[in-house]
Amino acid sequence: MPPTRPDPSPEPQLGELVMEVARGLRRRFAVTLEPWGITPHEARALRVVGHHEPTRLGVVATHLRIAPRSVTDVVDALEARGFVAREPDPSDRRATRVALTPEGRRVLDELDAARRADSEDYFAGLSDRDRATLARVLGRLVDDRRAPGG
Amino acid sequence: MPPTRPDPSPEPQLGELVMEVARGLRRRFAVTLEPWGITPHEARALRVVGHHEPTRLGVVATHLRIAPRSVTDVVDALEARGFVAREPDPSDRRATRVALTPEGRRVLDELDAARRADSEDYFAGLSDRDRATLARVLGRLVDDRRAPGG
DNA sequence: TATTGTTATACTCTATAACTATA
DNA sequence: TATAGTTATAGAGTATAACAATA
Repeated sequence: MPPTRPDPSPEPQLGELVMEVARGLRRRFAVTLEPWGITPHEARALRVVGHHEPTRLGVVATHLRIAPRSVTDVVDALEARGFVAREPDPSDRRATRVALTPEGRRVLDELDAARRADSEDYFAGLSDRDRATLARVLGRLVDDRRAPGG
Repeated sequence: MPPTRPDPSPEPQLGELVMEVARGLRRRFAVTLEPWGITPHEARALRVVGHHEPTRLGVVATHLRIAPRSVTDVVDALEARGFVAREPDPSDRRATRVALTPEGRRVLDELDAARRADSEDYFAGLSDRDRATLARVLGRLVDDRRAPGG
């Protein structure tokens, strides 16, 4: 019997490959995150908050590209863990800002290091040149989606 | 207001980029699939069945890299739509095989064409060379995960 | 005893719609 | 009227554990 490679199609498409690699990364990162009791989604939200604090929830939604409703949930989870705190926006009483707590900052730093190590391990088999190409090409795709035709 | 690019980190990592691109692809593919009333996950399972039929459910699980429990669900969904059919495996009465129905074959062909067009559109901005590199590098990562160290 | 697939259950990630409080 | 965020609800995609039938 052949070694059952993942093979949804005889000639795999770029899109499939990207999604397959993403699944592998997500699985791996979820395991890495277990000691912190945090999910990849939550870790990503924590990172967004950390790099933009203090930030309105709507801005977090934009950076995460998720619905406002989903931001409520993930910020609830982070706040329950004591990693972030909501505070009223002084300039608009409808708005809410989030900022890291000291604990959140500490955890974010640990998480960044763990993620970095994880990523380096995952992509260890690639040459520097391949990695650079990958970063350039993927970065361009992300930007294209953000500003299509611009 | 600034153009709010997605920016979970000041120096985005390869892993993040891959996952971000995968999210964009998934969103787009989900929209493309709407006329067929099928999800990306189901379409992928249909494709696996189509390229390996008749196949045991366990083999489908391996190709899809999901738990046996999850195969039951997705095959249930495809069977309810009349795209696949379960049949007993003559050589092992514990096992179940799945195969496409004629309708499933027809839909799979349409889906393959739609996916192809979608993918080509999504990656249209890249040079042939960048696409080739992407395919090579990602394909290698997929294989590495399958046979780590081998 | 080990394997195939199912039932039961639950978690993660995401969305739409209706609502509240402000602006 | 429009915006910021919430409550309510739902669906997609995945997992573990216990089990039944068979090997």
